[in-house]
Amino acid sequence: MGDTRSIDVTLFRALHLATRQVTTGVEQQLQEAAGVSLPEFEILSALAQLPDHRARPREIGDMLAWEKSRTSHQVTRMQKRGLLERFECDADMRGTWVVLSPAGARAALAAESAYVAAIEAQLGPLASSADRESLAQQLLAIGRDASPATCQGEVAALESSLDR
Amino acid sequence: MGDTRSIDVTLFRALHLATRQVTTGVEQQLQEAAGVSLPEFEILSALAQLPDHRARPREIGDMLAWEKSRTSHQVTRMQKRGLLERFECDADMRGTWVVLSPAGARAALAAESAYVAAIEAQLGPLASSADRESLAQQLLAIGRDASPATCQGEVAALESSLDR
DNA sequence: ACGCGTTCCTTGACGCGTCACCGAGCCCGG
DNA sequence: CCGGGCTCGGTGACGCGTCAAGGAACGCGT
Repeated sequence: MGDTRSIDVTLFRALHLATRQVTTGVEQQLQEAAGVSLPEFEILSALAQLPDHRARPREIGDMLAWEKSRTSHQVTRMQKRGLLERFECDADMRGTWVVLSPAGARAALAAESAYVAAIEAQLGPLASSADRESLAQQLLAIGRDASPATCQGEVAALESSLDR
Repeated sequence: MGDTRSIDVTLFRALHLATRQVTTGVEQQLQEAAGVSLPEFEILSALAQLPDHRARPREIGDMLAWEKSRTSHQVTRMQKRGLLERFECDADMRGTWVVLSPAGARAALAAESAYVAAIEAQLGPLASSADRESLAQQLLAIGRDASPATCQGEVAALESSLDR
Protein backbone atom coordinates (compact mmCIF):
# COMPACT_ATOMS: atom_id res chain seq x y z
CA MET A 1 0.00 0.00 0.00
CA GLY A 2 1.59 3.23 -1.17
CA ASP A 3 1.15 5.61 1.69
CA THR A 4 -1.08 8.61 1.18
CA ARG A 5 1.71 11.06 1.91
CA SER A 6 1.45 14.49 0.40
CA ILE A 7 3.72 15.26 -2.50
CA ASP A 8 5.59 17.69 -0.32
CA VAL A 9 6.75 14.98 2.03
CA THR A 10 8.00 12.91 -0.87
CA LEU A 11 9.76 15.94 -2.25
CA PHE A 12 11.35 16.61 1.10
CA ARG A 13 12.65 13.10 1.36
CA ALA A 14 13.85 13.08 -2.24
CA LEU A 15 15.74 16.26 -1.53
CA HIS A 16 17.55 14.67 1.37
CA LEU A 17 18.24 11.48 -0.50
CA ALA A 18 19.69 13.20 -3.53
CA THR A 19 21.83 15.53 -1.48
CA ARG A 20 23.14 12.71 0.64
CA GLN A 21 24.01 10.52 -2.33
CA VAL A 22 25.71 13.22 -4.33
CA THR A 23 27.55 14.66 -1.35
CA THR A 24 28.84 11.29 -0.23
CA GLY A 25 30.20 10.61 -3.68
CA VAL A 26 31.87 13.99 -3.96
CA GLU A 27 33.40 13.72 -0.49
CA GLN A 28 34.87 10.32 -1.24
CA GLN A 29 36.43 11.45 -4.48
CA LEU A 30 37.71 14.63 -2.92
CA GLN A 31 39.18 12.66 -0.06
CA GLU A 32 41.10 10.21 -2.17
CA ALA A 33 42.19 12.74 -4.77
CA ALA A 34 43.31 15.49 -2.42
CA GLY A 35 43.02 14.12 1.11
CA VAL A 36 40.61 16.83 2.09
CA SER A 37 37.02 16.95 3.30
CA LEU A 38 34.33 19.15 1.79
CA PRO A 39 34.29 21.73 4.60
CA GLU A 40 38.07 21.79 4.52
CA PHE A 41 37.97 22.37 0.80
CA GLU A 42 35.57 25.26 1.16
CA ILE A 43 37.93 27.17 3.41
CA LEU A 44 40.97 26.23 1.39
CA SER A 45 39.31 27.38 -1.80
CA ALA A 46 38.09 30.62 -0.28
CA LEU A 47 41.57 31.51 0.94
CA ALA A 48 43.34 30.34 -2.21
CA GLN A 49 41.47 32.78 -4.39
CA LEU A 50 42.59 35.70 -2.25
CA PRO A 51 45.74 37.48 -3.44
CA ASP A 52 47.68 36.98 -0.21
CA HIS A 53 46.00 33.77 0.88
CA ARG A 54 44.80 35.25 4.14
CA ALA A 55 41.58 36.51 5.68
CA ARG A 56 39.98 37.35 8.98
CA PRO A 57 37.60 34.75 10.40
CA ARG A 58 34.70 37.11 9.96
CA GLU A 59 35.42 37.47 6.26
CA ILE A 60 35.63 33.74 5.83
CA GLY A 61 32.29 33.39 7.54
CA ASP A 62 30.79 35.97 5.21
CA MET A 63 32.23 34.30 2.12
CA LEU A 64 30.89 30.89 3.01
CA ALA A 65 27.75 31.94 4.86
CA TRP A 66 29.04 30.21 7.97
CA GLU A 67 28.50 31.08 11.61
CA LYS A 68 31.55 32.48 13.26
CA SER A 69 31.88 29.70 15.77
CA ARG A 70 31.69 27.16 12.98
CA THR A 71 34.51 28.97 11.26
CA SER A 72 36.53 29.04 14.44
CA HIS A 73 36.14 25.33 15.08
CA GLN A 74 36.96 24.43 11.50
CA VAL A 75 40.04 26.63 11.47
CA THR A 76 41.21 25.03 14.71
CA ARG A 77 40.90 21.54 13.26
CA MET A 78 42.68 22.53 10.08
CA GLN A 79 45.38 24.26 12.05
CA LYS A 80 46.02 21.00 13.89
CA ARG A 81 46.27 19.26 10.54
CA GLY A 82 48.78 21.84 9.37
CA LEU A 83 46.68 23.24 6.53
CA LEU A 84 46.24 26.67 8.08
CA GLU A 85 48.00 29.06 10.40
CA ARG A 86 46.74 31.77 12.71
CA PHE A 87 48.54 35.07 13.18
CA GLU A 88 47.85 38.10 15.30
CA CYS A 89 46.32 41.04 13.54
CA ASP A 90 48.16 44.29 14.15
CA ALA A 91 45.39 46.57 12.94
CA ASP A 92 42.78 45.13 15.30
CA MET A 93 44.16 43.66 18.48
CA ARG A 94 41.18 41.42 19.14
CA GLY A 95 41.36 39.81 15.69
CA THR A 96 43.50 37.24 13.93
CA TRP A 97 44.59 36.42 10.44
CA VAL A 98 43.93 32.99 9.02
CA VAL A 99 46.58 32.08 6.47
CA LEU A 100 47.07 29.19 4.11
CA SER A 101 50.13 27.17 5.07
CA PRO A 102 52.34 25.83 2.26
CA ALA A 103 50.72 22.43 2.69
CA GLY A 104 47.33 24.12 2.63
CA ALA A 105 48.12 25.91 -0.60
CA ARG A 106 49.23 22.65 -2.18
CA ALA A 107 46.09 20.89 -1.02
CA ALA A 108 43.92 23.73 -2.32
CA LEU A 109 45.49 23.39 -5.72
CA ALA A 110 44.96 19.65 -5.93
CA ALA A 111 41.47 19.88 -4.49
CA GLU A 112 40.13 22.54 -6.83
CA SER A 113 40.23 20.40 -9.93
CA ALA A 114 39.23 17.26 -8.05
CA TYR A 115 36.20 19.11 -6.73
CA VAL A 116 34.91 20.06 -10.15
CA ALA A 117 35.71 16.64 -11.55
CA ALA A 118 33.93 14.90 -8.69
CA ILE A 119 30.81 16.99 -9.05
CA GLU A 120 30.69 16.48 -12.78
CA ALA A 121 31.15 12.76 -12.32
CA GLN A 122 28.14 12.72 -10.03
CA LEU A 123 25.88 15.11 -11.86
CA GLY A 124 27.13 14.82 -15.43
CA PRO A 125 25.29 11.61 -16.29
CA LEU A 126 22.09 13.57 -15.89
CA ALA A 127 19.96 14.20 -18.94
CA SER A 128 20.58 17.47 -20.75
CA SER A 129 22.38 20.49 -19.46
CA ALA A 130 19.15 22.43 -19.94
CA ASP A 131 17.53 20.12 -17.43
CA ARG A 132 20.32 20.67 -14.97
CA GLU A 133 20.00 24.40 -15.36
CA SER A 134 16.27 24.48 -14.74
CA LEU A 135 16.73 22.10 -11.84
CA ALA A 136 19.24 24.48 -10.30
CA GLN A 137 16.83 27.34 -10.76
CA GLN A 138 14.00 25.51 -9.06
CA LEU A 139 16.24 24.62 -6.14
CA LEU A 140 17.38 28.20 -5.77
CA ALA A 141 13.76 29.27 -5.77
CA ILE A 142 13.19 26.93 -2.85
CA GLY A 143 16.20 28.37 -1.07
CA ARG A 144 14.92 31.87 -1.62
CA ASP A 145 11.38 31.21 -0.43
CA ALA A 146 12.18 29.07 2.58
CA SER A 147 11.35 30.66 5.90
CA PRO A 148 14.66 31.00 7.76
CA ALA A 149 16.00 33.97 5.87
CA THR A 150 19.63 32.98 6.22
CA CYS A 151 22.12 33.12 3.38
CA GLN A 152 19.99 34.98 0.86
CA GLY A 153 23.26 36.41 -0.37
CA GLU A 154 24.34 32.95 -1.43
CA VAL A 155 21.13 32.41 -3.34
CA ALA A 156 21.47 35.71 -5.15
CA ALA A 157 25.08 35.02 -6.11
CA LEU A 158 24.26 31.61 -7.52
CA GLU A 159 21.21 32.91 -9.36
CA SER A 160 23.21 35.63 -11.03
CA SER A 161 25.74 33.04 -12.13
CA LEU A 162 22.95 31.28 -13.96
CA ASP A 163 21.59 34.06 -16.12
CA ARG A 164 25.03 34.66 -17.49
CA MET B 1 32.02 38.89 -13.17
CA GLY B 2 29.95 35.73 -12.91
CA ASP B 3 32.45 32.96 -12.46
CA THR B 4 32.82 30.48 -15.26
CA ARG B 5 31.78 27.57 -13.08
CA SER B 6 30.17 24.65 -14.79
CA ILE B 7 26.46 24.27 -14.37
CA ASP B 8 27.06 21.16 -12.33
CA VAL B 9 28.87 23.06 -9.62
CA THR B 10 26.05 25.57 -9.41
CA LEU B 11 23.57 22.73 -9.25
CA PHE B 12 25.55 21.08 -6.50
CA ARG B 13 25.61 24.24 -4.45
CA ALA B 14 21.95 24.91 -5.08
CA LEU B 15 21.16 21.43 -3.88
CA HIS B 16 22.96 22.04 -0.61
CA LEU B 17 21.46 25.44 -0.15
CA ALA B 18 17.89 24.31 -0.71
CA THR B 19 18.26 21.29 1.52
CA ARG B 20 19.78 23.33 4.28
CA GLN B 21 17.13 26.02 4.18
CA VAL B 22 14.20 23.66 4.07
CA THR B 23 15.61 21.32 6.68
CA THR B 24 16.40 24.12 9.09
CA GLY B 25 12.85 25.39 8.82
CA VAL B 26 11.33 21.97 9.33
CA GLU B 27 13.56 21.21 12.30
CA GLN B 28 12.67 24.45 14.02
CA GLN B 29 8.95 23.92 13.60
CA LEU B 30 9.22 20.30 14.66
CA GLN B 31 11.19 21.33 17.71
CA GLU B 32 8.78 23.93 18.95
CA ALA B 33 5.66 21.95 18.09
CA ALA B 34 6.74 18.59 19.49
CA GLY B 35 10.10 19.13 21.20
CA VAL B 36 11.78 16.62 18.94
CA SER B 37 14.58 16.71 16.40
CA LEU B 38 14.33 15.32 12.88
CA PRO B 39 16.41 12.18 13.53
CA GLU B 40 14.45 11.62 16.72
CA PHE B 41 11.23 11.96 14.79
CA GLU B 42 12.32 9.41 12.24
CA ILE B 43 12.81 6.72 14.84
CA LEU B 44 9.70 7.71 16.75
CA SER B 45 7.64 7.58 13.59
CA ALA B 46 9.07 4.25 12.48
CA LEU B 47 8.27 2.65 15.82
CA ALA B 48 4.86 4.26 16.17
CA GLN B 49 3.58 2.71 12.99
CA LEU B 50 4.42 -0.77 14.27
CA PRO B 51 1.59 -2.61 16.00
CA ASP B 52 3.45 -3.17 19.27
CA HIS B 53 5.70 -0.11 19.08
CA ARG B 54 8.87 -2.14 19.20
CA ALA B 55 11.60 -3.29 16.86
CA ARG B 56 15.10 -4.67 16.78
CA PRO B 57 17.86 -2.18 16.01
CA ARG B 58 18.61 -3.96 12.75
CA GLU B 59 15.01 -3.53 11.60
CA ILE B 60 15.08 0.14 12.45
CA GLY B 61 18.26 0.50 10.45
CA ASP B 62 16.64 -1.20 7.50
CA MET B 63 13.52 0.94 7.69
CA LEU B 64 15.43 4.19 7.76
CA ALA B 65 18.44 3.16 5.66
CA TRP B 66 20.71 3.91 8.60
CA GLU B 67 23.95 2.29 9.59
CA LYS B 68 23.61 0.13 12.64
CA SER B 69 26.03 2.16 14.72
CA ARG B 70 24.11 5.30 13.89
CA THR B 71 20.97 3.60 15.09
CA SER B 72 22.67 2.50 18.26
CA HIS B 73 23.96 5.97 19.09
CA GLN B 74 20.62 7.59 18.35
CA VAL B 75 18.74 5.07 20.47
CA THR B 76 21.16 5.66 23.34
CA ARG B 77 20.56 9.42 23.21
CA MET B 78 16.80 8.97 23.07
CA GLN B 79 16.91 6.48 25.89
CA LYS B 80 18.61 9.09 28.03
CA ARG B 81 15.86 11.53 27.12
CA GLY B 82 13.22 8.99 28.13
CA LEU B 83 11.67 8.60 24.69
CA LEU B 84 12.72 4.99 24.25
CA GLU B 85 13.50 1.91 26.27
CA ARG B 86 15.73 -1.08 25.61
CA PHE B 87 14.78 -4.60 26.61
CA GLU B 88 16.51 -7.91 26.30
CA CYS B 89 15.31 -10.12 23.53
CA ASP B 90 14.45 -13.62 24.66
CA ALA B 91 14.46 -15.19 21.22
CA ASP B 92 17.97 -14.00 20.39
CA MET B 93 20.24 -13.45 23.34
CA ARG B 94 22.61 -11.13 21.55
CA GLY B 95 19.84 -8.77 20.46
CA THR B 96 17.62 -6.18 22.11
CA TRP B 97 14.19 -4.72 21.65
CA VAL B 98 13.78 -1.00 21.22
CA VAL B 99 10.43 0.12 22.53
CA LEU B 100 8.57 3.39 22.51
CA SER B 101 8.14 4.69 26.05
CA PRO B 102 4.82 6.34 26.97
CA ALA B 103 6.48 9.72 26.58
CA GLY B 104 7.87 8.58 23.24
CA ALA B 105 4.46 7.52 22.02
CA ARG B 106 3.04 10.86 23.02
CA ALA B 107 5.83 12.70 21.25
CA ALA B 108 5.40 10.59 18.14
CA LEU B 109 1.74 11.49 18.00
CA ALA B 110 2.36 15.19 18.33
CA ALA B 111 5.28 15.13 15.93
CA GLU B 112 3.59 13.29 13.09
CA SER B 113 1.17 16.07 12.26
CA ALA B 114 3.72 18.78 13.00
CA TYR B 115 6.11 17.11 10.57
CA VAL B 116 3.68 17.18 7.66
CA ALA B 117 2.55 20.68 8.52
CA ALA B 118 6.13 21.93 8.71
CA ILE B 119 7.09 20.44 5.37
CA GLU B 120 4.03 21.81 3.68
CA ALA B 121 4.71 25.20 5.17
CA GLN B 122 8.18 25.15 3.65
CA LEU B 123 7.39 23.59 0.30
CA GLY B 124 3.76 24.52 -0.18
CA PRO B 125 4.38 28.09 -1.40
CA LEU B 126 6.07 26.55 -4.41
CA ALA B 127 4.47 26.89 -7.82
CA SER B 128 2.14 24.12 -8.89
CA SER B 129 1.92 20.65 -7.47
CA ALA B 130 2.88 19.33 -10.90
CA ASP B 131 6.14 21.21 -10.58
CA ARG B 132 6.79 19.72 -7.21
CA GLU B 133 6.09 16.25 -8.51
CA SER B 134 8.48 16.54 -11.44
CA LEU B 135 11.05 18.09 -9.15
CA ALA B 136 10.79 15.11 -6.84
CA GLN B 137 11.20 12.79 -9.79
CA GLN B 138 14.32 14.53 -10.99
CA LEU B 139 15.83 14.40 -7.51
CA LEU B 140 15.09 10.71 -7.21
CA ALA B 141 16.75 10.17 -10.56
CA ILE B 142 19.84 11.83 -9.14
CA GLY B 143 19.67 9.62 -6.08
CA ARG B 144 19.35 6.54 -8.25
CA ASP B 145 22.24 7.40 -10.57
CA ALA B 146 24.70 8.65 -8.00
CA SER B 147 27.72 6.46 -7.54
CA PRO B 148 27.64 5.24 -3.93
CA ALA B 149 24.95 2.64 -4.36
CA THR B 150 23.55 3.01 -0.87
CA CYS B 151 19.86 3.19 -0.07
CA GLN B 152 18.52 2.29 -3.49
CA GLY B 153 15.65 0.74 -1.60
CA GLU B 154 14.66 4.16 -0.37
CA VAL B 155 14.71 5.57 -3.87
CA ALA B 156 12.55 2.77 -5.18
CA ALA B 157 10.03 3.17 -2.38
CA LEU B 158 9.68 6.89 -2.93
CA GLU B 159 9.46 6.51 -6.69
CA SER B 160 6.65 4.00 -6.40
CA SER B 161 4.80 6.39 -4.12
CA LEU B 162 4.87 8.92 -6.94
CA ASP B 163 3.29 6.91 -9.74
CA ARG B 164 0.35 6.18 -7.50
C1' DA C 1 29.56 -32.08 20.10
C1' DC C 2 32.70 -28.92 18.31
C1' DG C 3 34.41 -25.13 15.82
C1' DC C 4 34.32 -21.39 12.92
C1' DG C 5 32.28 -17.89 10.18
C1' DT C 6 28.34 -14.80 10.48
C1' DT C 7 25.22 -11.73 12.53
C1' DC C 8 23.78 -8.86 16.39
C1' DC C 9 24.71 -4.81 18.74
C1' DT C 10 27.72 -1.65 21.24
C1' DT C 11 31.75 1.42 22.01
C1' DG C 12 35.22 4.95 21.43
C1' DA C 13 37.33 8.30 18.79
C1' DC C 14 36.76 11.73 15.76
C1' DG C 15 34.80 15.31 12.30
C1' DC C 16 31.15 18.45 11.75
C1' DG C 17 27.69 22.01 13.25
C1' DT C 18 24.86 24.79 16.67
C1' DC C 19 24.01 27.21 20.83
C1' DA C 20 25.14 29.83 24.85
C1' DC C 21 28.50 32.18 26.80
C1' DC C 22 32.71 34.83 27.63
C1' DG C 23 36.76 38.04 27.56
C1' DA C 24 38.89 41.60 25.13
C1' DG C 25 39.48 45.35 22.11
C1' DC C 26 37.04 49.09 19.52
C1' DC C 27 34.43 53.26 19.06
C1' DC C 28 31.29 56.85 19.97
C1' DG C 29 28.78 60.04 22.96
C1' DG C 30 29.02 62.70 26.82
C1' DC D 1 38.84 61.15 29.08
C1' DC D 2 35.72 57.78 30.43
C1' DG D 3 31.96 54.55 30.09
C1' DG D 4 28.78 51.61 27.83
C1' DG D 5 27.60 49.09 23.91
C1' DC D 6 29.28 46.78 19.91
C1' DT D 7 32.09 43.67 17.29
C1' DC D 8 35.78 40.27 17.23
C1' DG D 9 36.96 35.77 18.06
C1' DG D 10 37.20 31.65 20.92
C1' DT D 11 35.42 27.86 24.13
C1' DG D 12 32.63 24.09 26.09
C1' DA D 13 28.88 21.23 25.84
C1' DC D 14 26.10 18.73 23.13
C1' DG D 15 23.61 16.41 19.02
C1' DC D 16 24.53 14.07 14.89
C1' DG D 17 27.06 10.82 11.79
C1' DT D 18 31.03 7.65 10.27
C1' DC D 19 34.62 4.39 10.86
C1' DA D 20 37.16 0.78 13.08
C1' DA D 21 37.06 -2.47 16.47
C1' DG D 22 35.29 -5.88 19.59
C1' DG D 23 32.43 -9.17 22.46
C1' DA D 24 28.85 -12.27 22.46
C1' DA D 25 25.36 -15.41 20.64
C1' DC D 26 23.89 -18.08 16.64
C1' DG D 27 23.93 -21.86 13.56
C1' DC D 28 25.70 -24.80 10.28
C1' DG D 29 28.78 -28.35 8.64
C1' DT D 30 31.32 -32.00 9.97
